[in-house]
Amino acid sequence: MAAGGAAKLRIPQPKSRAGPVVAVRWRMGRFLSTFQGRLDSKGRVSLPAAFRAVLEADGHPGVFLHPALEQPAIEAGGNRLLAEIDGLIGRFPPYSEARDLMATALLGQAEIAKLDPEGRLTLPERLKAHAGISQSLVFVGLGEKFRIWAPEKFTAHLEEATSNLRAVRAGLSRSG
Amino acid sequence: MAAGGAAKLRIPQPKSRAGPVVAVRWRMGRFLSTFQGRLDSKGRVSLPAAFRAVLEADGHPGVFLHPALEQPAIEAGGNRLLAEIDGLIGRFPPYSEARDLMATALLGQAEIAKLDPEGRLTLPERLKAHAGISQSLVFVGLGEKFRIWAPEKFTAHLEEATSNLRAVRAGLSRSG
DNA sequence: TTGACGCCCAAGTTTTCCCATGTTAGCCCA
DNA sequence: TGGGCTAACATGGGAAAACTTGGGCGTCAA
Repeated sequence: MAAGGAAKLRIPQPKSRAGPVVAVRWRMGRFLSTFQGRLDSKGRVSLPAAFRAVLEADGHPGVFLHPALEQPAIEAGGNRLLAEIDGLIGRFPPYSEARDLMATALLGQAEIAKLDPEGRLTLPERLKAHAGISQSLVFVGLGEKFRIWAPEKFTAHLEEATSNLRAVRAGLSRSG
Repeated sequence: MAAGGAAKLRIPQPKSRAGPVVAVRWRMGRFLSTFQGRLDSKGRVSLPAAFRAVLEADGHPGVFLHPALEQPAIEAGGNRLLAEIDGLIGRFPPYSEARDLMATALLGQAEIAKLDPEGRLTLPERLKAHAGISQSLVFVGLGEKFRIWAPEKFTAHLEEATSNLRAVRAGLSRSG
């Protein structure tokens, strides 16, 4: 369900930096776990309280949303996600076509959804269409960001993710 | 039954003032031994005091939980377990598909259970289902983390593990 | 005028907190 | 060394707080 047939951009890898940064990150709130939600008659969904708390700590007004690059899902987050996107785009040479493509895909298609006083948000039609969401949906925490899926699509994706994890684990135990 | 309500598989806990001594000798607290527990009418279980102490030393607010990959059990722990998972995800570059898959499988399936003032926690339905837990359960220490099992499943698993271990040792004595 | 949007209110539930009580293990002392 | 005595634990419920949800209104703009 992931990499469609479309040609994939080769993403420049960041300089190796693993340890310390990671340790710091764990101190911050992360999006994790999955929650189900439903659009009400006005098209609103309440963002799970746990996610709301992470966003508030992050200090971003509203929720930053953009279509996931390779999945029929919406990616969402706050300042941390934005920073990561900036970093990703910044790794491509200025004025390169690849950079334009990335920026167009990630920023050009983005939206910012406001939360109402009860913590609900309304998903833009375009993004709902991209994710194939009609009434029910699931919020899936991925650490610095989260995704919004149509339940059926997520089920399939989760299977892929799980078998991928099994493969990685197997690889790890062989190599130590 | 009360304090000892968790009884059959019970193993003596550290004698009262032995706490600090234990910590010193083992350097870091580890989840050890097996305890039995029961969900009360509200679905709560009290985390064995010994495990609670390890979590507190670890400084994690609440208990990090996720389904065990290869077994019908719940894996649980604190910051140390989180760091391990973070390391696994951190091997992949941000915004790579591999990383998203890992995060989906590891973080998307995880939960954080808060402890109430009495040291009890409530297991999410999803995880109870994965482990086949209905009323009673066992906590099994594994050092840096612990597992939560349905008693019958654990018994079966233990038997299998034991015979596998015998096989391994037999192999060792033949070859070395 | 109609529709989209944001804010306010009013429930219905679920979670968390607080307190009381029954046990158990370790300690102190005759 | 046998009994209390006390500090910890484990539990059971009830009460309070936090979340979700479903609508009602007023405002702004096409």
